[in-house]
Amino acid sequence: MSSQDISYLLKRGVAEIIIEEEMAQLLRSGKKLRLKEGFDPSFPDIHLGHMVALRKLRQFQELGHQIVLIVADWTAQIGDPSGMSATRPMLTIEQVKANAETYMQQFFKIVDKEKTEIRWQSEWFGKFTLTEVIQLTSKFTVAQFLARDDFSARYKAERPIALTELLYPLLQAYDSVAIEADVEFGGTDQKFNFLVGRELQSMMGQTPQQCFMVPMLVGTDGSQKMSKSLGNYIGVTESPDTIYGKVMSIPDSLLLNYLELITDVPDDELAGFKKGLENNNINPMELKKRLAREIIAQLYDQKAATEAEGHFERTVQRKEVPADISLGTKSVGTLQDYLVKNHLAKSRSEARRLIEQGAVYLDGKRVTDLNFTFPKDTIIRVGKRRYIKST
RNA sequence: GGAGGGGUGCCGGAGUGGUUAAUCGGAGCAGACUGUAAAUCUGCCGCCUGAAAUGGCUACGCAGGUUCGAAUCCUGCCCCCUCCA
Repeated sequence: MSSQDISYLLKRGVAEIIIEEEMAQLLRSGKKLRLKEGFDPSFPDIHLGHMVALRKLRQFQELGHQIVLIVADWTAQIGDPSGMSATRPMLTIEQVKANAETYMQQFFKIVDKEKTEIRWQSEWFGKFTLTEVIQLTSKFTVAQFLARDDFSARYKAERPIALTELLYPLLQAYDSVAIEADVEFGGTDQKFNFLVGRELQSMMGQTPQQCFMVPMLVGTDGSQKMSKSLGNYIGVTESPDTIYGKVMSIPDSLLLNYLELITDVPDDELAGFKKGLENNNINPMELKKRLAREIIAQLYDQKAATEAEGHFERTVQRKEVPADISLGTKSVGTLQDYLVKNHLAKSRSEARRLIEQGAVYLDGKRVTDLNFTFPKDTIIRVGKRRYIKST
């Protein structure tokens, strides 16, 4: 492949590659590479943050390389140290299988299933003996593991580090040995685990894998990394309308970053956008719409993207009443009670608040009377976009 | 084994006898504004009652107790964490 293609593959949307020069050589060599990607079945939901690495995998796949997807059913029981949560509940085999199923459905929205090899950790760890576990652990020292920034930070802060957490990188590293990985893919938060993989491989007589790390995508809140537990994520299986809306709600400052990491908009075009935004020649809203379309087109298709855009323009921008309003109960009782009964408010207090704050419209007219009564076929709007029709 | 720290509302985190439904930040919701469900500003943000001032109930790990009155003091219990060994 051309050096230009290699450069794109190794630069666009990439945080760090260890070792970049070797990686480039491997690509030039024409060898079919084994690309490792692991996933923890405790969290089977894929969001745009995961998409960054998955899109890279896809690009490699299109060049003929072999993806090996590892279902980390053993490490799932340990809990990845990268997060705030320490221990996770053990999953039953059924749960793991169900989660793996859900995960793969999403995974193969981006990656080609036909060209993917799926392996379960239990294939190798299932027959591990204590002796082997001890042999594995004996290859590393506590100091080595304490070097990991997450561990050292917690250690310094006198926060707990579960013993099993130290095992996590080890098991993940052994996966690389088991499948003889040439490259491992993931976010920068995986760096330590990847490096342990390299070390272990070389100790066991294999060529150390290359570590391919993509940046962490910032979540819709604009500050923290996208994660399900923080609630700032956009899931790949969410409806086009929802994805569109959520994309439109990201801060403008994230625009270019998203375009770079999860779309194929060419680099030179991105440079143009950057300039345009700086000197106000580009309306961020328009660009964000483009971003939303690009994302939906990847996850669904062009048509879905256009439709979602139409939906957004009608309901949000022009505040039109949607065509398919769900029907509420009969128009009996006061407005306050009606909102509660139809789940537009969680409690009477909340219903009162909404009405008093002017969030409730009947047939387009704001109503602030709690005890207002109204006939059937009245369209009730609460907040910006929740509608119901009385019967 | 020893010493110490801690369990507060969705989350983080104040508060050590009343004026505390509980400072503050985040999240969430609403309003205004807007070129967007961006940003910004404002308000709300346990539940019930009332048009409203108000009133009532529930709440600060669990169970009791002291007190006119406790998230705050005492007793017991449960759970978590750190350090030393």
